[in-house]
Amino acid sequence: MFTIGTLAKKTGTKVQTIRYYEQIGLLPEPGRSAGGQRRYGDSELDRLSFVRHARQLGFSLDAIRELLDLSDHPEKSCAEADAIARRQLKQVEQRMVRLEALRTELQRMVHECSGGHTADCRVLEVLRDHSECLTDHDEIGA
Amino acid sequence: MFTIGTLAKKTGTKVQTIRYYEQIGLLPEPGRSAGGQRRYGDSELDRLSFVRHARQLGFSLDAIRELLDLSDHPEKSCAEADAIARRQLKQVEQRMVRLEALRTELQRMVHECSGGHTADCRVLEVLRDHSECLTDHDEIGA
DNA sequence: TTTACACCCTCTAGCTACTGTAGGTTCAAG
DNA sequence: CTTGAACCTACAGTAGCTAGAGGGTGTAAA
Repeated sequence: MFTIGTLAKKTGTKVQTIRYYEQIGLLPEPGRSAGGQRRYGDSELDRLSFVRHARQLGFSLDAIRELLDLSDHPEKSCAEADAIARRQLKQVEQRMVRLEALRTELQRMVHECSGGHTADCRVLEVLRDHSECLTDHDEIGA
Repeated sequence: MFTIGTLAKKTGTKVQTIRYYEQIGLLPEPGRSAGGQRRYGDSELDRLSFVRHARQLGFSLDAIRELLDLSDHPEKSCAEADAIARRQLKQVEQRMVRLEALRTELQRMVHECSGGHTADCRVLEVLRDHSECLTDHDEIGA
């Protein structure tokens, strides 16, 4: 049995984040000490590690909720978990394509900057004149 | 002179977003009709286009504020705008490196999925066992 | 002129995934 | 028994919008 601070350290999570996960129902309510402080065991540690790992892979909290649910029911089909992972992979690949295009345009801006006054700044010029933009940005915010 | 809806269409922005930009001081308060509706001209159109293009390149609203300020003062040095763009480029490159690693791990998860029951699901297994993780994810949320 | 209807207005709340703060309590060591 | 770190709840704030309620405006046709 350990405290929330210990669990935080073991998983590389902030204490508030753990309480937040509990609040939104991602982690179960743990036992408490006589004085009302949270006490955790290894099962909570495992569950939180799972959550953190999935977050690091970019899964949304909703996706993680689904994955946890699947993990709790070993008799269910694997197909759903697979679908979630594939969806995530697709998203990552799409983001990479977008970032690739952004990088190209930013490189162009930066490389062509003459270093004079802003009146002649290539960076600002490119931003001002959208027609020079080679890429299709349908979405915003990589 | 055109309405906010027209400006929205011309720039591919939502009406609410335009009002939001005005609220946070990114766009100046425009003139109004007798009845109190916003009326825009070409200068506002240019400014909003600039903002949108910069957003599409992933610049934060704060960075855009700086860029707009530089754009408004043609006598200032280009160096600052250049620095902002370089910072942005660096961020994009870092994100790409991270996404590359995530993609590899997700591909590994998905490719090794046998398609049986969740008890044997490779996806869940990988998430459960963090020690199999080859990459260093210091940050969360691509 | 009236009426219909799309569009506009302000204000407020909600979204994701946390993070930070205030003001107070508990725990373990010395 | 006292000290100080760590804990508690509750609420506010972050970025960058987005959605809704409840009402007013503008224009074109009947």
